Amino acid sequence: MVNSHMTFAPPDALKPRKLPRQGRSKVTTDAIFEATIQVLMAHGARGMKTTLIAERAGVSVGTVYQYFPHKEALLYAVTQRYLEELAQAVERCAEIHRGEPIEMVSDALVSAYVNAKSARSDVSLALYRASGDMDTDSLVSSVFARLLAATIELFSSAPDADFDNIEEVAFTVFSAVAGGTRVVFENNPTPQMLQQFRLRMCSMCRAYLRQTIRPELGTVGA
Amino acid sequence: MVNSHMTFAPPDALKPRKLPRQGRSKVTTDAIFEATIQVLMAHGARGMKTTLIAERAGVSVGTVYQYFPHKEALLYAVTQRYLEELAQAVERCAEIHRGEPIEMVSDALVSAYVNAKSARSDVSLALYRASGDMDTDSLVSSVFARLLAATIELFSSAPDADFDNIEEVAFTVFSAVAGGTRVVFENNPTPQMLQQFRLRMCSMCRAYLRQTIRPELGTVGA
DNA sequence: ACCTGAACACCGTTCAAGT
DNA sequence: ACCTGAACACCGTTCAAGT
Repeated sequence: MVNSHMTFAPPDALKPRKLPRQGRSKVTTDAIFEATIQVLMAHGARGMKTTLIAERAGVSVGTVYQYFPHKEALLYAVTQRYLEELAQAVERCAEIHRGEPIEMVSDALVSAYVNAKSARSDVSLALYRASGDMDTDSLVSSVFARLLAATIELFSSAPDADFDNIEEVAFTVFSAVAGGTRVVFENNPTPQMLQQFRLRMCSMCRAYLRQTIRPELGTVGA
Repeated sequence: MVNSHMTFAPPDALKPRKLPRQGRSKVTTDAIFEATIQVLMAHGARGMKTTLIAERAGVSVGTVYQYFPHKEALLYAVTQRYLEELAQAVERCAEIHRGEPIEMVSDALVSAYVNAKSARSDVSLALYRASGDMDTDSLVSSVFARLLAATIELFSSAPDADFDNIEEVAFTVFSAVAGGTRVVFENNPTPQMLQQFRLRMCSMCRAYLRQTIRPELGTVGA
């Protein structure tokens, strides 16, 4: 295994056609990739024509189809890279805060998620908008599962928390965070709104967790 | 004004072409409408071809275009009716529970929302999936605004709660509920999962609200 | 090995003709 | 007044030909 993270396997139909290792073709795929994001953000999922992408990338349509089997695969690739970054940001956060008290851990998780989305908020919005358009389902669910697992692991590492049903609790918290963030993005938020939302969400998750933990039987020394 | 609720004004481009009052054409629009839902659920947004809809409705493509200017308008109409029902369910709940203590009001709101979605969960899922595909943005935001307003009104009617910033609190709660519900639907939930989620969400919102209210200065009698 | 772009196919939309 | 469906237009995709 080369990577520390198993990358989710794309359905065959959505895989890029060539993974170019040599010379100019690497430049070409990068250009196509970048052009896809640009066109997506400028024209939306519906206005994302292959000819526009080719034009913006400075190649012909035919070239696009040498590297990607169809339009969906372009969106898929962009989404994949984007979600991978998101997942890694959250997982990094989980590693760092492992073993801290539950309320700190909760804040860290919420902040990591909201901040990762906010950092590339234009792309976030464009992808949220496009998400119905394609078979991103598998991608989204696998990242969801991965981040849910990280959340469970993180919560159970907290020394001051013990849950009756940690899977469900983590699911509820993470759904509220991920879904709430999506809703916020759909309302064209200013950076301030995002920050306010992040703080409120921290507070909400903390309140829920505080109330939900089965209090430990005193400290270790007792 | 005929209706008690102002129906959100659709952008001209998305309005149906005829609002048929006479005879068979009413039957026809209903058939087209129903066919749209069926095809949407069976084939997804991407597989929703106008010919399929016409076939399923038992008319020709031309007829479809006499009543709807284009495909998007079909989805728009279906979404509109669906969201109108959702909005009314939540607003009805708000009326009923007006003036109750904040925690009851919170539970009622969460339950009304999740239950309304669950009641037509197949349609909910199909529309969530389709939502990127079209200009539903205006529709969704106007319903969001409407339900946010209902939430604010409801929360401020609670006798035992007084918020520093009720708009923000209501926004946070409602985002978590609406967004979390969406996430749950994207994970192909069983009815049990939906119920569990509803309960957890109730508990989460309650915990947040309880912590967030500025406690009143004792009871009235004191 | 990589690129081109005219040609093809599919499907949304129209409109002249029917009842 | 309402419906039909062949024709048109637009765009995703291919493939024979170029370097």
